[in-house]
Amino acid sequence: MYKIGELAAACKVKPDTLRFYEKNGLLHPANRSDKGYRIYSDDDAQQLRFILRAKAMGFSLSDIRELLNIEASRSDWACADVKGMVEAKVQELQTKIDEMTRLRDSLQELADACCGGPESAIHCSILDTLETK
Amino acid sequence: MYKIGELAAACKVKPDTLRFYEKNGLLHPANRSDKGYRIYSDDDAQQLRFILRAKAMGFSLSDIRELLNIEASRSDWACADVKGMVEAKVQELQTKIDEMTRLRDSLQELADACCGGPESAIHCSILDTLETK
DNA sequence: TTTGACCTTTGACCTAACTCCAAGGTTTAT
DNA sequence: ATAAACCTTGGAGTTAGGTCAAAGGTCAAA
Repeated sequence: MYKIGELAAACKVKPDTLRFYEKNGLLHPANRSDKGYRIYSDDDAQQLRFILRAKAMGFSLSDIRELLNIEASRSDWACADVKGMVEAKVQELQTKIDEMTRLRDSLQELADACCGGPESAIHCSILDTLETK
Repeated sequence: MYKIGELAAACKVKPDTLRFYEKNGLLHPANRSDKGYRIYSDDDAQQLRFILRAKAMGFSLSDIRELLNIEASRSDWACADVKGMVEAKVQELQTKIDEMTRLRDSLQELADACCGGPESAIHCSILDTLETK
């Protein structure tokens, strides 16, 4: 059984983060002390680690809420449901990667066309391009 | 000379966006009508297009403020200054791309290891991994 | 002349995921 | 016994880039 500061320290997050997760339906302490302190169980600790691992994998907190629902009653779901979520996230990431790659390439092209010397920027091709493409 | 709605429509943004740019020091109308209406000049229109182009290239508004400063007195800057900004942005994008690529690969690995069938998720390898990696 | 489309300002709201503060109660160590 | 370190709640603030609403003034057409 842990108080909020103990669990937070053990998982390297702040107490406020745990309160935030609670308010957002991700992690409710098993109970409260008679004076109202949050008391977390080992299961809670495990659930927090689940949350942090999923976050590190790129899931949003609302994705994680969904994963926790599934996790809470695994037998109600098919493997395909879970795999679908993961693949959707892969696709989402891929879309962002593609977009940023396009931007990167455009900028690199811009940079490559620029002399980059100590000369005044009066004839800078980068500025010219942005001004009148 | 354009009123705010005219310039906004011409550039496919909302009047509020122009007011926002003004508040943030990116685009000040050349003057005001006697009743206080914003009046934009052709130069202003060109500057707005510069802003929108730079934005489309992935520059933040504060990057753009800097670019506009340079643009306003090109002779005070060297080509190297401008090229440096662009290359820093390329590097910034590259870092994000790398990070997202790592996430994508981890998730893909997770998905690949999952049967993805209609079976119950009781033994789902994805959930198992998130639970106890 | 009156209706509707435009303009003004101020200030609130949005997403995401926290983070911090204030004012107060509790626990622990010395 | 008392001070430090913890806990509680509610609510505000953060970043980025807008977006919207309210209350009012202006302008053009029918």
